[in-house]
Amino acid sequence: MQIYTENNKFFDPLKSINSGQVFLWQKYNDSWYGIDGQKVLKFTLKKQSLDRNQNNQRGKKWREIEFQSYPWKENWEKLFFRLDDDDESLKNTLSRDKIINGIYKKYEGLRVLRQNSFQCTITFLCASNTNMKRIRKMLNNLSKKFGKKISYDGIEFDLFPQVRELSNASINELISCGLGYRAKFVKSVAKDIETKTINFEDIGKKSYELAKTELLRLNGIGNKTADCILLFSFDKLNAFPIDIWIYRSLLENYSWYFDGDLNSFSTGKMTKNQYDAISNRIRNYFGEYSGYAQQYLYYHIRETARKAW
DNA sequence: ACCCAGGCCCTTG
DNA sequence: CAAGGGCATGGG
Repeated sequence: MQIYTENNKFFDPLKSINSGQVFLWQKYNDSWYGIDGQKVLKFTLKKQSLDRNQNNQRGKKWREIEFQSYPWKENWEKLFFRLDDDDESLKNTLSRDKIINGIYKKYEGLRVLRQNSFQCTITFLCASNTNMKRIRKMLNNLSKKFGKKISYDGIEFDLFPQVRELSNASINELISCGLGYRAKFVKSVAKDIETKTINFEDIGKKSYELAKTELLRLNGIGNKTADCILLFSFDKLNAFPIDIWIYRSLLENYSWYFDGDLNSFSTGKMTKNQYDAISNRIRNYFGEYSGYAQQYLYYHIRETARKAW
């Protein structure tokens, strides 16, 4: 058991785990538990410690958090919540843009997460052309059906399925989890990882461009899904996933920057070239922390649209 | 009934 | 190249 006190470095774990990045977190009593691959991550907020300088809105800012996990992993939170990022540099880079700067202040503490890469891959394969609620449902079903069961704090958890457990699954079993047409993609991608058609060990070491080229070879992984995987599990902070909501946000906030080049996606479709063109321009604008910019834009537009997480 | 949801693949022109 | 249709499923 630990209490987190490092340099008063502020972050907001609740926003971070409820921002469309991870879907297998649940609250029991005063603690949050999340499945990350073959681990159960746990944190507990200590209610008595509130910030003394700000207006003390109860529940807004916490000074003490306990982190635990099963199996035990020392300081897992530093990796998972990316507390190793250079927040000064991040803040300075993002604040060059007035719009992002405002949104950053509004949701400060929201972090890009560093997830288990296989779970992240399956998550965003399942996320195509559907909604948050069903993504969560699909992943829960997969874990229940194929994942190892463990007991922790007297609670039963289903770990996320391992590669082999999904590559060996039948299409019908996967469909029974509610995956629909995604079932065949999940199986074939798991197979490709198992047989090292793609080498997941090396992919994090490659550049953003090369790693993305590798991912795009796999059936079911397109531009947007690849960018999510690279940003959320392979340390590519310059990735900028563009889905329908981010596209709307760009239209709303940055049409001046694109000078009329954003008009081709109103139907919800975009060709690879169009995606690449938009991606390259916006990543050139936001720079090495483009992924954080994306996450803040995403959080903001979903909040203002009052969409559920 | 229809449209939309953190898209992608395949065929055709 | 782009344009368009199809794809499973569930909620509004």
